[in-house]
Amino acid sequence: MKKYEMSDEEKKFLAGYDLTKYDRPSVAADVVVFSVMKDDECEDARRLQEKKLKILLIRRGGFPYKGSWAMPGGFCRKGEDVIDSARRELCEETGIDDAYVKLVGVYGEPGRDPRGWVISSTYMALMNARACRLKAGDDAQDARWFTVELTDVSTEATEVSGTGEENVKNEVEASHKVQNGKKYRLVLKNADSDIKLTAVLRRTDMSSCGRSSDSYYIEECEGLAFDHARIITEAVLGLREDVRRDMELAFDLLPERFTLTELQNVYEQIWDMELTTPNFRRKIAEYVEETDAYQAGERYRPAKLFTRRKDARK
Amino acid sequence: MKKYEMSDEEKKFLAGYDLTKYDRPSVAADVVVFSVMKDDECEDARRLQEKKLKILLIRRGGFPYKGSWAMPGGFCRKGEDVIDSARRELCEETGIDDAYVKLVGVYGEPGRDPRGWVISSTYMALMNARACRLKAGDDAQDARWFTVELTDVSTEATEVSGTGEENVKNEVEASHKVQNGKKYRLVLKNADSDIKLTAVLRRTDMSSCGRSSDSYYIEECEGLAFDHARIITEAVLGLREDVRRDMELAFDLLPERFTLTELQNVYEQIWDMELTTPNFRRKIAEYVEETDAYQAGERYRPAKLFTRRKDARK
DNA sequence: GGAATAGTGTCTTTCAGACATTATACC
DNA sequence: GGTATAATGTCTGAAAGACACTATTCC
Repeated sequence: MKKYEMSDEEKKFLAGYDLTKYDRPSVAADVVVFSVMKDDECEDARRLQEKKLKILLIRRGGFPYKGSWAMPGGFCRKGEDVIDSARRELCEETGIDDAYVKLVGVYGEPGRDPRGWVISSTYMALMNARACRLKAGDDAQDARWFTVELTDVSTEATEVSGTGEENVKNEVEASHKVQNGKKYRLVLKNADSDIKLTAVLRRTDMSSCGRSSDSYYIEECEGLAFDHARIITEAVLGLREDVRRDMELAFDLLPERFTLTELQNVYEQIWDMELTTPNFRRKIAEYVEETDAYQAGERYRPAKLFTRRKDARK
Repeated sequence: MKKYEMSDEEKKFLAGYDLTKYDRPSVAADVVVFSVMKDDECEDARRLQEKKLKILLIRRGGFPYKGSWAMPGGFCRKGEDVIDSARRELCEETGIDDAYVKLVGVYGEPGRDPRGWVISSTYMALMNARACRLKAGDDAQDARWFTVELTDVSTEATEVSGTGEENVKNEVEASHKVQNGKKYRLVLKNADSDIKLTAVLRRTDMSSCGRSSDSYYIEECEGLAFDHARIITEAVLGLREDVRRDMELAFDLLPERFTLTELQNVYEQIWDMELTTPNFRRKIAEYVEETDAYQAGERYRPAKLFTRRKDARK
């Protein structure tokens, strides 16, 4: 940034100025790390294994939320922009320093961290799983990849109770739901260890304190630290939107060369829906270019490898 | 948020824990306030006056950047979420407490504030100009609306200089531009006072420190405080994108009832392009509903007033 | 009737979805 | 030839863009 030139009067003012006399928060940079990879353990010979969308979580070795799982992150250092703190934390955990990194949100709700006033600036990162080398797992460091399932359960029937009165209440709640809001179930699973983390999120009613972009509050939560269930939910929804706007983001989740089937699978994982192959290929054609190479080691017809097209016309 | 339950061991740990022994930044919440309104002074009788997209800026009465123009904002208070700080500042300046508010970005670049380590969490707000009541203008408080012009000048010819050597340099820069980036000119004007603020922004090269969402650095700047030229640029680009994704955002810039011509004008202002009326009306039909009322006080055929349709199917 | 704005009808092109079909590998 | 995957061709309907046209108001 261009240096700002000060008058002597201003220099004098600043010399006597002390920001630190006011209350200040601690600021953390946290990262929702996305990648796409196989569940390595079930390398069965039956069929081509689908790669799954996963996020990286770390088991907390100390208080607070000791034993719970949390996103990688840490406090910002003076002299470092916040996004660079996120990149530093990301690199420390994964060894990757050139991932795509983008802001997800700022989380500063009072009480979100029992240690005190901590504001989290949260980023999402997209990386190629093959390039990632997780930090060795010592005692304080248990980092694992979890599959992500985020499903809309807004319209699911409320559990029907015995009494008529409760039924009426459920109907009122149901109609409220239709008006006000989405409800999501988040399930994160690590296949190696059978660890399963779950949460239920509801979109906050926006009529009270002004409208704002979607934001969710935690109704139930199992095994996730702090408000990370909420943050992960918003990150996954944000990723879906971002990729819809810019298809090219998906390339950051894959190696340099890939088959079109692999690429299609990435979009299917992100959007949690099936795509029809011919339509997908027509759409993606402008973003990719052929190489001379073919995929090796598969059982049936080998697929051509593609790379990202640098000069994609937009 | 649900209360987290602690063990005695954890309570003991937290009692001895002091976040404040680490370096902490000051955190500010700033707001890019958008509205759509006429230039009141040129109420000429020739033709219907177009309303323009404007942002609200405040002339700084003290150091640093005394006399420059800045977004409304202020430091976050303990016990207050960051977006609520933004809403509070917004309400103090405009009297509006129910605007649409959304995060734009987090700005923490070292040196961005000469007073010290200050991280700005910046929001955009959309409001109906008619509901807005600006804080009375005392000495320290000069708040004005500025028209926004943000134009892409990436492909504009570099000024040709005399010597051949400089020409070569210009060509290299030009080819670099094609690869790497957009360049924007931001012009903010207040018609009452003939104040004109200008800046030139260039998208930062993303090949060095990893890819991330668009971010701009200030090449030239006249009259805008801190890094606000950059932030405003990113807010305007963000607004364009957001409205493209969700057409309904435009309603937050208008009163309860409006004509379709007014509504079309809002989109034309935001996107800085002309829309063809029949196509626009076909597209917008699902979001609006007729009222029985007609616009009063215009010179020719009166236009029907519409309201936002609450149950718009998405 | 003229001028200015409000509002509609329709043709064409483009693009997304559905789905049938062919191609190539290994067994 | 059987099977599983890779890759392509084509029909259809919806939506986007272009643009000519009608309607209503004041003068």
